[in-house]
Amino acid sequence: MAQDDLFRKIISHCKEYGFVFPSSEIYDGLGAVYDYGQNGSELKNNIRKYWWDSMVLLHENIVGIDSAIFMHPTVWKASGHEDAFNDPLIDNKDSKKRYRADQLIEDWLDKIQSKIDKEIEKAAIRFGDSFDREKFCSTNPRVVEYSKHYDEVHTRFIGALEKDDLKELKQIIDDCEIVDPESGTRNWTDIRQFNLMFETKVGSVTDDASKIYLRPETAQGIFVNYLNVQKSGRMKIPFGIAQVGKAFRNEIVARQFIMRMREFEQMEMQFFVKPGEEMKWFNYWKEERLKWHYGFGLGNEKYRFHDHEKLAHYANAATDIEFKLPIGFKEIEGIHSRTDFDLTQHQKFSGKKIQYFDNELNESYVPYVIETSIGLDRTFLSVIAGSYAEEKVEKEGEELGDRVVLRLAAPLAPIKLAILPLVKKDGLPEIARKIMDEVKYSFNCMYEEKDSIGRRYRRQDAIGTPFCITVDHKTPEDETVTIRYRDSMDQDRIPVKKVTEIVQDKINMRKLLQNIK
RNA sequence: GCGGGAGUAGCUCAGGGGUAGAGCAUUAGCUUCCCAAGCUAAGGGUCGCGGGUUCGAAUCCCGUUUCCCGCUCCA
Repeated sequence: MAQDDLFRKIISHCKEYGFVFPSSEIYDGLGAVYDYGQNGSELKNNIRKYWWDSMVLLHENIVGIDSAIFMHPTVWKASGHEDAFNDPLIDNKDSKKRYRADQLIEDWLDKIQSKIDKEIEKAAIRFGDSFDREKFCSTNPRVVEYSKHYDEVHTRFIGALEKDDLKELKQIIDDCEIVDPESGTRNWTDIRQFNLMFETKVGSVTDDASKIYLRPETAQGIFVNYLNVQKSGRMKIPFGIAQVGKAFRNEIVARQFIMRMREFEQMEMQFFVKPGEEMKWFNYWKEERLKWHYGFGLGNEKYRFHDHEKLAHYANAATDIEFKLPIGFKEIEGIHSRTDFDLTQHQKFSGKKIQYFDNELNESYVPYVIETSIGLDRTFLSVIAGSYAEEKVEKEGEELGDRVVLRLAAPLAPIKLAILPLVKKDGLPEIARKIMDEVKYSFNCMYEEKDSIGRRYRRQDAIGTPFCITVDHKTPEDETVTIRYRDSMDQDRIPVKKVTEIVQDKINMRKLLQNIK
């Protein structure tokens, strides 16, 4: 089967079995926004818990917080998002390529500058020791012309950027006759401003001062609470702060199902370390996080690191953990060494001293930060895609048909146990109901009596239910039921009294957490 | 945002100017079977949305929206 088809099938499966629906679907949907259904929200909760427990439960020096989506506007000035997330973009109609308008102009300016440099270089060689650079620049007609042109454009460019004057930027591109390096044409669209942060207003009387953003990442909620947590929790470096929450980005192109959504959930942990020790911890968390992913049991060969060559303005090392989806390897998690960039910035913009007094060194410093930042929705997709299997059902060498099964780790399954009377008579439903009423206090169960037993098993396979118990004619005699395992389709006979205990043991999150170590 | 393709029942799709279709799924009943596809019946769609052409539009035209592919973007 073509891999694209497989991906499509997985998306259909998500909708058909109540995992993921397009947002506001009855109104034709809303681009790049999705809702989690009855099974999807359970699975998502379980993945979230696996992450949270692996961080907060298993590490004495990591604590969790839950910061607000709204933050003081200055946070985004300090973090650099207001600048970095605000790009003037322009398209070339012939090459269909998109560029940042400011970069096109900068490139053009660089080109002029290098022409000037070349003239100077040539003259320097020609005149040797007697070369008077200043005099040459002010008299050579070619250099004078270039310089004048450069200064003119540069001044206009700076002015346009300051005033966010998109029309002037476009005019500069026209005036300088800047061409697309790809197509070589000047067939440009107008410049449009893309702000990747969503804006809204606070308060009933709105003016410019009340404009705030929906956070584009959860990390800043941790940084601005660094002092609060460190002091109130008496945290000693190295220590971490974990958080799970929604973040929002007004993506220009949002595609590939829940891989890139405009509203998404991040699970982030910022780990504060002594300056100079960041690479040690960077490598530690790289390995630690990979092991966490392995814990899903989807196949270790489906994961790989992708080290960043081009680093962000704040980072001195960065890698992604990628997962092999049917559409190729895709980034699920980023591990970044963020240096002291964020805390230093907040120190500067807030005027508050954000430092740690180290008793061993007897001095204070701004801690360095290792960030592990994972997309919950992407992880969800990796789990669904990695668990999805279409297979032939055989019994004693005889082919009985096909089934679709989600091979989810038992602790993650939306429904842990299905309780099925073999037939709808002879008092079997009543017994099954009684078991249901007892077991439902311990974990998610589902009772079903409609259709043949085989068909009910298949329905449970499709949503990843790891266990089914069937009440049959032997049950009234000896208080036993059969338990049927999703993956092997094998069955055992167990006492009704032991159902809770047996299932409880297998669905404990501990089963996953212990895999990490 | 650009280019290409697509949108008909919960799912997969047929129908290309003249009464809205199939298979599977769903619901109810029968059957009582330990691995889907036995029987009977029922429900469900103003054919993505809006406008136009036409006596008549799911079908032709225009716009729009959503999804898919490619480009682009992704600190």
